[in-house]
Amino acid sequence: MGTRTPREAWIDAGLRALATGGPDAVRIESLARALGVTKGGFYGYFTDRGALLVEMLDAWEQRSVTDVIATFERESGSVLARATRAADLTFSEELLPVDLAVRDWARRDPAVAERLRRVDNQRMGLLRSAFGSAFPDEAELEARCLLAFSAAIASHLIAADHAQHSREEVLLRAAELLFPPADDG
Amino acid sequence: MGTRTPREAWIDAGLRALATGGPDAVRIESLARALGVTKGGFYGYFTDRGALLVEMLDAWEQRSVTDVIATFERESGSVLARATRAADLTFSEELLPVDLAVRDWARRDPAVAERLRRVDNQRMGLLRSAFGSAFPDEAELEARCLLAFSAAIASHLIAADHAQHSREEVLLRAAELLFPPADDG
Amino acid sequence: MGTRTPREAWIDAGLRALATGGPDAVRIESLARALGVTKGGFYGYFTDRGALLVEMLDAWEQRSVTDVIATFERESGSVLARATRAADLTFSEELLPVDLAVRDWARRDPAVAERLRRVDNQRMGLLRSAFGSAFPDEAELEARCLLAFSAAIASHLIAADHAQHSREEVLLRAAELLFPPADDG
Amino acid sequence: MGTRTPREAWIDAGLRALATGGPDAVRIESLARALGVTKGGFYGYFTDRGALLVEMLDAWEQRSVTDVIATFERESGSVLARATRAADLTFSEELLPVDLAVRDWARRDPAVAERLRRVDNQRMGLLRSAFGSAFPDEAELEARCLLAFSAAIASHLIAADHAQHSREEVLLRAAELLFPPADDG
DNA sequence: CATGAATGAGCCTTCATTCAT
DNA sequence: AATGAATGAAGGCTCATTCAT
Repeated sequence: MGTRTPREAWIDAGLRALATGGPDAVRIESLARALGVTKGGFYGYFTDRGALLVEMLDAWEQRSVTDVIATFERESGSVLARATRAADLTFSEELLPVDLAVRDWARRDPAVAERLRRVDNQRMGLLRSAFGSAFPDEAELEARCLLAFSAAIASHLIAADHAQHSREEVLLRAAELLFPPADDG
Repeated sequence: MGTRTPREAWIDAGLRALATGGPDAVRIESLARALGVTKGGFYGYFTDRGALLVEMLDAWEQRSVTDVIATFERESGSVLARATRAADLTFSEELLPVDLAVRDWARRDPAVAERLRRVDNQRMGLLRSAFGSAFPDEAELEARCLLAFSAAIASHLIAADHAQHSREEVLLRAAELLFPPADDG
Repeated sequence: MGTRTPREAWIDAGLRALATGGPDAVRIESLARALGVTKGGFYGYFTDRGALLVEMLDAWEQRSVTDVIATFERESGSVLARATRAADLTFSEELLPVDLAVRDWARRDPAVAERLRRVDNQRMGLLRSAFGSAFPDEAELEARCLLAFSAAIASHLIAADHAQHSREEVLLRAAELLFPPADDG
Repeated sequence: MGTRTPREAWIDAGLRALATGGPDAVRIESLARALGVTKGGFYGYFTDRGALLVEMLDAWEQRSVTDVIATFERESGSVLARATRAADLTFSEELLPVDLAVRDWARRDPAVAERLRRVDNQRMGLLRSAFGSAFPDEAELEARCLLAFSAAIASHLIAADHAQHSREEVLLRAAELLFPPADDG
């Protein structure tokens, strides 16, 4: 996984570097080293470092949207269950660090911001459809979805300790607050 | 504010560069240009680029914790009102972009992560004390505070649109969900 | 004309590049692009970039001397008329830029200079035979021929304006000075 | 001569490289080697390789026009004698190879062509004023000057032999044809 | 043969760092 | 202390060349 065509190998290596060190860490030379080839070969596949960055973002957007949506639609079960599986994919160990890196990158590159907007709109759409039935008040639904999305992201960016609880416990409790289990107390 | 001693001028310029472009953008040469001096002079104040980064983080931690806490304690009014003013300071136009940059940086540098932990713990402490009286259940309080903190940060990192509502409206509604105003006037 | 054998296609493409950008512009990669093939194929025909340059010069010398002389001898009419047609060929839109490029190249490569010497001697020979009958004084003939040859070349290298006259007019007048038309009709 | 400020040293080294190998031979690294410094230092003086080329052309234009004109006007003697000294300067061992290189360069770079036009116009002006009195017919004067200028340049680009005569002899004879000594037949 | 892929050398450029003044 | 100058390492890109298929 990760080395089908050499072209994709460069892209995957680039995404790994992006996840680890941000866009500045996407250096042709170090990717080449990681792939066990020489940097010159890169230019057989991409015209430019910039072209690689663009294709990395293309791949990221594809995986983050198209693939995730496809998962959502292919899966069976309740909307909630399917959205959960889509979220698991989105925040998988592989995609999550890229996601965080792209968010930071988007703060300084409008083209990246535009892609992120497309991706985030899809994700919010998924959230809305997952929980829509439970909250007829549109504004309330939107607020709960944004809070959920925020927690999903920021929990990887906030370093605070929670004394007697683990982060997972706190997040679980937060989920219950946002989307209380349907039935009875 | 911004240019007291030349030493602080370098640090401030460094924080501005960090806010705008991340740690890789903290380049001695461009800071010197921004300060209107030659880069050689830098080494009269710092042994090293690394030393500047450390001192930038020192300054950031100082401003983000000590100054904010001092504000909190100096101010008068309800705990909530004082915490709000502290939060306004924390997420001021000046400190916020540095905050976001540091969060991203912390993902790849353990020393930065450790500082962030100290800062975030202080902030969570402020949140807890602001809303503690309203939520006797400790776990619930923690969950609400984490959600609030997450929203404060992630709202700057999420690019989704909200159709008929503005982001501010959605955030306001979220705040009401998390910390409902006391039901009487 | 231009793409008989692939071998000649490379040579022709090389000469075009030489004419346009000098010897440094004769790059295997760009010739391959121009020919719509991959650069690897080049080495099926030539051992080396140097070998191509040599063969380009061979072709140029052939076309500039043998072909021109053949034209001169094949044509009918007065010596002058035949020499004029030979000159037209030499300074055709196709051969002229190569000629100028070779002259510059010859300044820094003795092997090229030697070829140029052979070519220029043939041309001066043609000039001498064209105008020899009109100027019995050998030294004077030589001077007139050199001036004519110089003008033919340098007029493409001199950028001066001529106020009320066009370059063509000035050259025509120069030709009359060098080789005055027989004084009768 | 050639090493006043380091800035001028780079320019002079660049002009030497241009004269010897054309614009492509103006390589920062080899100039640095020739100057006994490292290439990195170059960027303290010029923003760019392109900036060096521009300044080289500035210097060449200055030396070829301003300096030559100044010589012409400062000198005493007949117009012809002064023009001769200006020409000697123009075609000095130092300036001539640069002149030839610039001519070739001008064929492929419009900005260079424009500079050459300015320079050549000045030179033709000098020639006209040197010989103007002898040839009242303007068109004839122009033709003779162009022939003279052409010979001055092309004699360095034409490789033909002249059998019993040397190139210098032929050129001398050519000069007499173009500008016959005033006195007796 | 021709292609796809890769190599390695060379060049331009940036930048942290040093040092004499 | 601050400047001007230089260094050296690194990274982006081009290109001649090789080689397996």
